[in-house]
Amino acid sequence: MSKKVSEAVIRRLPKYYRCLCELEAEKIDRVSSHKLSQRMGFTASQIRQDFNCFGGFGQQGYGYNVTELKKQIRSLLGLGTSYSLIVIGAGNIGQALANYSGFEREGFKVNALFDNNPHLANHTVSGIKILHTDQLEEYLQNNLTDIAVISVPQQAAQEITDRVCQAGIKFIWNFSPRELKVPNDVAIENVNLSDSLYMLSYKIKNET
Amino acid sequence: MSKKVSEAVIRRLPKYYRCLCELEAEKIDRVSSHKLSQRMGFTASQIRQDFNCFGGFGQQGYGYNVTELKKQIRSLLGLGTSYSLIVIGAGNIGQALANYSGFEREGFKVNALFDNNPHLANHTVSGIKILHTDQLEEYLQNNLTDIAVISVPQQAAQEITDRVCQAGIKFIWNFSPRELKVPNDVAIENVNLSDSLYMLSYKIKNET
DNA sequence: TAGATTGTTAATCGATTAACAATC
DNA sequence: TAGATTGTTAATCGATTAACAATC
Repeated sequence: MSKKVSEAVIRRLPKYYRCLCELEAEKIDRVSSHKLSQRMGFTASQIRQDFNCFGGFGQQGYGYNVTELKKQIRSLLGLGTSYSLIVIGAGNIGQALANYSGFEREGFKVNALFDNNPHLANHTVSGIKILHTDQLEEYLQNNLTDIAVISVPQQAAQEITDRVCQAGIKFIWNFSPRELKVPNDVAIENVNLSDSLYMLSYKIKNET
Repeated sequence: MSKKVSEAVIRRLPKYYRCLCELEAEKIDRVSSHKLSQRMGFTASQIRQDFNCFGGFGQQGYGYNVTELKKQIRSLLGLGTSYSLIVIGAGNIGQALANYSGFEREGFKVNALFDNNPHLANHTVSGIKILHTDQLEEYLQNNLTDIAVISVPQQAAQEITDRVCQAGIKFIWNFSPRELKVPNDVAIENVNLSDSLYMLSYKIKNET
């Protein structure tokens, strides 16, 4: 944790984690950087460099213990704790996120949905109640919340972001295609479906 | 198009495109790399380098014409054509994608949904009919399809991928957290929500 | 011990930034 | 023309890969 680890390395951590989960499921209990390399398509050298950003998890002549390494990476990623989320915008994506039980299994719990459509207010989606967006500040005052998910239409995205930041939210998972402006101490993770689709269309144009 | 353009550059194209759309909406008709730099947070130097991968779009002493540049990037991205999609897996994410009209506006049209839940078969989601997954091959034989969207549960993802590749699909938009194996001539664009969420949890752990 | 494989340093490669001549 | 800003070459920075001594 001392010297800053590059974004590129961190982006690979979830992939390592996933691969180690698979290895564990296959009852493989040790693995070398070379075997991981074959499986994941990174070079063995890169894999060893990556792990050594965080300290030596392996043993010379042996490799890595799958369960141990998985546990380490899991902890690096901050999994194993539980996080409380709210989802703002109960449209298709918002509801999909609220419905998705896979996240809850890893400790990410959606505690409330917000929407400014009065017809949705007081309905529930898989047991999570939908509140009117007007109640956002009041809710956040009374309920400790780690992550705000922004799944409102893009015109509303910045305003909602300002409001949650104002209310003290420090982490945002943004599904709107806008680049959001936030105070320095707020971290954003963007999921930009348009960008992703445009990349695909670039490939279609340039690989055919 | 001659010398290979790096992935990093291509990933920025959609951002340029979006920014130029905004500038156009604000009725700004010219822009310098320096002004773009302030707006987007890339260096002016990088912006000029990026554009020059594709040829000179600017004019010395003047800058770039917003409408012209937007048109160029739009065309680089392969937008303005229309693409036909199918979505396999009519769960939350699948339905969200089928419902989302924003993509259709840019030429991406979902023509069918597939699911292996017999209760969903023959229902429609915003006018798109849901077919049983058994009919996948038959459908693809009779309907020219550019992109297959994989939004099935992860255990089914590889099998479905094999089937669509077998049926001749060359482009896949993958929403399952698995790394999919595909033939060399098939391109995949991954949207990995778990990875994205894990990144956020990494930030929570390491920035607090 | 001998073989295997790490941790780590050094070399390479590629991407970003800086600088500036060309030119509108 | 003078000022502005590009296109492009050169310098820098960072990330990936290669190499190998340390050691299990």
